[in-house]
Amino acid sequence: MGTETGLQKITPTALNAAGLRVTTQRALILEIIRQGQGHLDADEVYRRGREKQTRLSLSTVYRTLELFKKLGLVEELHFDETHHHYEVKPSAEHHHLVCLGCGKVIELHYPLSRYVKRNVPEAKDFEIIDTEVRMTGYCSQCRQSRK
Amino acid sequence: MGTETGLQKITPTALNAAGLRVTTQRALILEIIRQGQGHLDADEVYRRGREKQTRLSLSTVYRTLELFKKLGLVEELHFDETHHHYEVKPSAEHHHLVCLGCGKVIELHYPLSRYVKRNVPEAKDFEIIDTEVRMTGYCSQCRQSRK
DNA sequence: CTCAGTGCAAAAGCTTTGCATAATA
DNA sequence: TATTATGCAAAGCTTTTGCACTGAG
Repeated sequence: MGTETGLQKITPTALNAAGLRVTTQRALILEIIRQGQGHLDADEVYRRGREKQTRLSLSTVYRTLELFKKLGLVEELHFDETHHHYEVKPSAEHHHLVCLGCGKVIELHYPLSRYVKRNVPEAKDFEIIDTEVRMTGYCSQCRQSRK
Repeated sequence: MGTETGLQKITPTALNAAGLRVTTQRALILEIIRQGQGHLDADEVYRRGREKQTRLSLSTVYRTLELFKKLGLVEELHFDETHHHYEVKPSAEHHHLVCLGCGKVIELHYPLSRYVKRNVPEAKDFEIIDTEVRMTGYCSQCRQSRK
């Protein structure tokens, strides 16, 4: 139908390139995430999808998000999650480097929030209570064994 | 008993100060988190607790972690969580300021990983793949209404 | 002795999976 | 037409809650 022409436009060529099928649901989900400004969880994507004309199930939302993640089309953010890890509260601000190779966690002792507050314009009039930085990558050992 | 004397030692005065009861379970859980180097989830705390001589249930672990969080004794970390939020993958590195007052999320466009790599000794020989910074606090509007 | 804290079991999320059906290429 | 993708329903995990009992103060 004429009202549907927008869908093809937002269809990711990434899907075609990967030999995957471009379905109405996938196009819809990607569009919703784009419009969502980065702050939608799976259920919210599902609910917004249901408001459109399209047939959609929650499992498709989960499967599609998983797919998009693998394709590098979307990114996961961690805000107020359940399923946490805990540590005794440190006196000084510190952060973590997580090695994707061996799982090792390296602690950084560095007052990043102060630096951000000084240098990032958007943070200037924000009263920072807590800062959490998590960087993933490969430690020196794993970099070598990856050649 | 003589073998238990360690427990009182690690008992938080914060509990007494807050008028809360110091139980064997609370002391045990705090000790486990201390020894856990910050990378235990609730179930792991529970399993390690069960290995000791103490009576302990999973619900007590959850309730105690919640309590310790409120008291500021422990901190939650977010590593590989389920229950995510999603956004279309941004081309440039950016991060988030989350307002505790109104929930507003402010995006920061700033190449923090480069700065960290240059300035933080522990990060020097780490190959950083991804950086995620999340700062919580109060935006200028909410700061005012909090007086 | 009192009432906060606990254990147990059941309930309540959120996410994943199996299988038959529908739709893409 | 040959598979891939979907919907539905059921299962799996993690976390929360109700209630009677236990134990700290």
